[in-house]
Amino acid sequence: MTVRTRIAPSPTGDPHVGTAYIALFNLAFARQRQGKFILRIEDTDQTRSTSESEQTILDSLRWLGLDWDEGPDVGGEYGPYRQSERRDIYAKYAQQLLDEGHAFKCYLSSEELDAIRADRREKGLPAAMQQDALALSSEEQTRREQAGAPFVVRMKIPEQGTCTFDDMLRGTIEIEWSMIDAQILLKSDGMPTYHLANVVDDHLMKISHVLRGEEWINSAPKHQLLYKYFNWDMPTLCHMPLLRNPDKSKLSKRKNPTSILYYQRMGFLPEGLLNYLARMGWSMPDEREKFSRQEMFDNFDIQRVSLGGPIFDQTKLAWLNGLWIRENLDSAEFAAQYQKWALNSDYLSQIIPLIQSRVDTFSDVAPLAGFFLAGMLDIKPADFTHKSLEQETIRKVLQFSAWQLDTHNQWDKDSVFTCLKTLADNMELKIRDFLFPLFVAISGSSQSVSVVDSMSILGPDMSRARVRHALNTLGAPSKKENKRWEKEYKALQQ
RNA sequence: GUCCCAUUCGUCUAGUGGUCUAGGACACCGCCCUUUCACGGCGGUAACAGGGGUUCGAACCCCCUAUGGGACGCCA
Repeated sequence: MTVRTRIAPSPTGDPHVGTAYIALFNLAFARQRQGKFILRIEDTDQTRSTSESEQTILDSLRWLGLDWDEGPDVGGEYGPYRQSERRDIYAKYAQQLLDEGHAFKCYLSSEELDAIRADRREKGLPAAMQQDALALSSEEQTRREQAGAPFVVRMKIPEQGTCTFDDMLRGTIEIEWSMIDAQILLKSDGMPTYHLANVVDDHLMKISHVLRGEEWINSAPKHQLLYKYFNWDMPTLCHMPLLRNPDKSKLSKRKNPTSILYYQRMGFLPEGLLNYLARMGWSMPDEREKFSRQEMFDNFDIQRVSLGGPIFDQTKLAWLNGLWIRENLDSAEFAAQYQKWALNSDYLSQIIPLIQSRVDTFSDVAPLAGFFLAGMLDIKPADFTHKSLEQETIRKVLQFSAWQLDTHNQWDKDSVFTCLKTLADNMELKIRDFLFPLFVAISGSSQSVSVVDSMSILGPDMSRARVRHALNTLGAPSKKENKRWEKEYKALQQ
């Protein structure tokens, strides 16, 4: 048997703990059944993936101790990753569906689609648009065809009846075909969407089991239908619960640090983080909390996955990681690991240029740069006292910056600065005053090395977490305040 | 809005019809250890979402309601 994980490179390049979570369960499942685990990176949308962010994801997974038998950078039976013929492969299968009448060319523009969607919404029709809803008059269809207008290839969906499929954990799931839309298979640029690529790849790679996140349940009918159209066997499906924020929504960087890089920077042991991830929705038969990767594999049983979406709890993660630090490291190993974490030359070489001009002795270094080696800072409301800025303004700067940074995807020094400068200008604050609260939030002091440099070194999740932490220290906005601020913030964006 | 999935202490979970006056872990509280703090040890507070069935018997099976989440893109 063969299982696979597909990974979407994020626009930010941040490897998400949710990705590692799914990968872990795929790997455990494969190991327990002496099967093969294949890792694939989803790259059909060229705009979002860069090889750099892919590499970061792969490195993070390896750091966590997740390995794979065949993967994107390995090649294997299906050939090397991202070979130029990939595009042709999908085009060929799409053409086959077209020839057999299972798919059709759709010439609708996105404006036309929006109009149809709006219209259906008004009439209270299901959001899913099928071939009939998308059809042009035959003259118009021919006209655009002859004009060589851009088109996409969409799959045809049965007009009535119910789709039934099985999930290893949830049993049989039924979804009305009328709820499924005529999914785009090939985009107008000729690249496949996930749905086509997924089915074709999995078939060619002889995937027998697919463990993926719960958010895919609603797409399963499309996939099943494609397998049927191609007359291929469908892999067994298993949908894992989604990791959640403390407020129970799907785990997201706005509310919780999600990047594996953050947990590295926080100084978690890979064994600790992996162990914690394994405890999300899964338990050992003897209920022990602490176990290694291998112990998990030896005892793995997919049926022990519980379906309620688990909340990612930083406190318990820290406790579990503490167990690993205290019980599995002797002094020498602790020293070696700590040195590797804090005093490695990669990290140090980023920091030294910032501090060298500011110190007289080495003993000045730790007080000045200690915040690079810390997690959440011990700050007090009094630290934010400023000669001219009011409390309210300071809190607002922090909140607005948090919002601004949430949507900011690039994290080099210059783009972070531009991002903040724009906000400062919009708020009609001098950048010098504007930056003050951020200095305290990020470095714990208003007299410190460049805050923008610091943020770019600490990374997006750590920076965001510290800004949020500072805001909480000062008092998070009340509901009413939040509403007013949101309005104000939106107005600034215009 | 429509559909899908879920629902045991605040949180992670054990539990698959009788052994459940529901067990463990984190967090919290108390005590012990200790020149402090932590670690460690011991103890405590705390949950089957609600309502109907089925059954001799239901946390467990079925239905309804509620709540939460997810999906509804030329993203994955």
